[in-house]
Amino acid sequence: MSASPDWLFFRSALLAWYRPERRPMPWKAHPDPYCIWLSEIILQQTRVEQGLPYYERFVEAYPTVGDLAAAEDAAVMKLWEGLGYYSRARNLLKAARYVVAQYGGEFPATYEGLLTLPGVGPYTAAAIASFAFGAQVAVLDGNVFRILARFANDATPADTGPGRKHFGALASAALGDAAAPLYNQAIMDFGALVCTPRKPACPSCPLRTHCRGYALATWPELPGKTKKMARRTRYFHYLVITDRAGNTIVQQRLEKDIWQELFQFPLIETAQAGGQVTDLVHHPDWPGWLPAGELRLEKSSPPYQQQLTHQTIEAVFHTFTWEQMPKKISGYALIKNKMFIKFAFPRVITRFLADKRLLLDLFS
DNA sequence: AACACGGGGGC
DNA sequence: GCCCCAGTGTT
Repeated sequence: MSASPDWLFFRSALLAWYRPERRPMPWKAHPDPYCIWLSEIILQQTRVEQGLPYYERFVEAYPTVGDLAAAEDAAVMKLWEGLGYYSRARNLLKAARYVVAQYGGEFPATYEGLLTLPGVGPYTAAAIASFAFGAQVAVLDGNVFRILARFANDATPADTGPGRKHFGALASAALGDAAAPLYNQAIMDFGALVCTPRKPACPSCPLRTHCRGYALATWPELPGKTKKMARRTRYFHYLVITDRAGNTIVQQRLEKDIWQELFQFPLIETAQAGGQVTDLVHHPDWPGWLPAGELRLEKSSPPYQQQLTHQTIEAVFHTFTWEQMPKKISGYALIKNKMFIKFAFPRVITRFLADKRLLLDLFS
């Protein structure tokens, strides 16, 4: 049985490294719970460089939790467009309204209280509690799992219940009596800049002398994992139907599936790739109100692909003209070209629209 | 416990 | 291609 890792060395060296290397973040300047919370939700499973512009736009549009609580759902979804994991946006709004309704606009100041907010789990509650309220709790995220697993040469999978608990104990031991707000920032910056998932900067690492994963050369296999995910491919046929006046039919995705609350064109999902457009008419997904005989196919796009975590989406866009389009279609919206800016679409659709716009510009 | 949920970047 | 990222909610 080997002695436990030298956690005193760990936190001392980490904090010594952090002082000169710290990354400036807009929300580090003032420990405002609203800004901390907003930034933490945005950064869930998201790189800092990707999330930063969204953070800036949200703070600008909604400077306080009251402003956010009063916002329209669609406006928040639009501001979140392109960032992914859209349940975060829905829960963001829910939580803002909850904070206003239940707590008079003041965020709960404890880990347990924060945990009651939709979209706030163990990581985010610990982050807000320490950053905004100075609570002595250690955060547990992907960086922390990786760093601790390597430093202690511990292959326990972190993606299980017991694994989380195990690393929770290590994280508390590592934190010790260090100042939690500073320490938590330090360990996450360290994971982003030094102890990176691949090609970590071991030669210049200040923890190298006591790192068991480095000494035993086991670090490439750490942290341990159990998860394996199967991917499936889904084939989407989008019907881009436009009338002579330039109205296009769109609908909101409300079913329990990917991209909830985002907008799209009428969709037919097929089990296989390819197939003739004329076959789509006989597909069960074909909208009953849509008279195939009155549509004129202009063109079918090449397949647009989008990778999701567990799915590959292959989307073809079939552009139609429908001269006698009704003024209203129940369950759908008819929107003009310039109104597309108001609706949030999944990436695969905004990419198609960008290409389409380019073509229009070329020919106009 | 296992799975679903986006999108981008690194190699 | 595959992996991972300042994880959470549902089943």
